[in-house]
Amino acid sequence: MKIASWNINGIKARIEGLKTWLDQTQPDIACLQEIKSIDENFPADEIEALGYNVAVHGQKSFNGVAILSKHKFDDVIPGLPGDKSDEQARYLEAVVSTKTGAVRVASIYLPNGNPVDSDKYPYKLGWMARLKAHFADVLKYEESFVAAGDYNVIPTEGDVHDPEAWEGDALYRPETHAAFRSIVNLGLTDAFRAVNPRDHCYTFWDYQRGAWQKDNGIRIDHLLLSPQAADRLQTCQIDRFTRGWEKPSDHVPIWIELEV
DNA sequence: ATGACCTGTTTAACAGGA
Repeated sequence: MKIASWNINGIKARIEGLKTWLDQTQPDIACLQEIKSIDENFPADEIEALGYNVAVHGQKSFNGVAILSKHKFDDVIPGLPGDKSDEQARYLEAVVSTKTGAVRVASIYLPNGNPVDSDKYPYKLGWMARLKAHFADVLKYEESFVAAGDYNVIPTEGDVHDPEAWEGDALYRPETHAAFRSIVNLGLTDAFRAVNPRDHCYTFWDYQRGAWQKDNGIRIDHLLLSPQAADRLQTCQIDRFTRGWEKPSDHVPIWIELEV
């Protein structure tokens, strides 16, 4: 069972690339972030025509997440619990049933947090605390759970081309690292790290300053796995090739294969 | 040249991104 995550940076700008990628790589489930669209404008018909069920948690102009699944949804839960005043669409969870049981999947767009001296950084840390609390609840189900998305966290110095350039950035600050570690230390597995010890494998390259051409990237898109999902992990790979396409997203897909 | 961004929206400059 193939489960992917991709920050597409705008569904309207990326629909053709998304359809090409779905057709070529055939994920069973694809978690999308930054769709930048309200639910009504999401091109569900075009994606359903490729054999997917579509769940959307959108927002006008910014943020927005979606889950595409070849399996039908048993449950769809929009929004991260813990703060009813939070209107940013950054979390969508769904349960699908397969021959080997239920799989719970989350599509996550964790706040960027820059600039760190604004209210955006405390919002990021607060959001991470809510995410941790929710993961702790979900882990009690003891089911295969895949928390996939753009975490806006560079986990270690091996996940960035130029660590010094990121000192003090919201993606790389000690407080960010501590919050991310405490989430992983609930008992989750960073799928890419579990199967690939190599450093300098990236999922994002800035549009500016020739970052892609110089391989000046960062690894910020992650799939965190419950123990039950980690037991089934067979591979985790990054679809770098989409970054070289016409009109690319600045992120590329990352995906896992779970043993059926 | 040692470098040059992209997306969405109140369609013209901005806000937001990472």
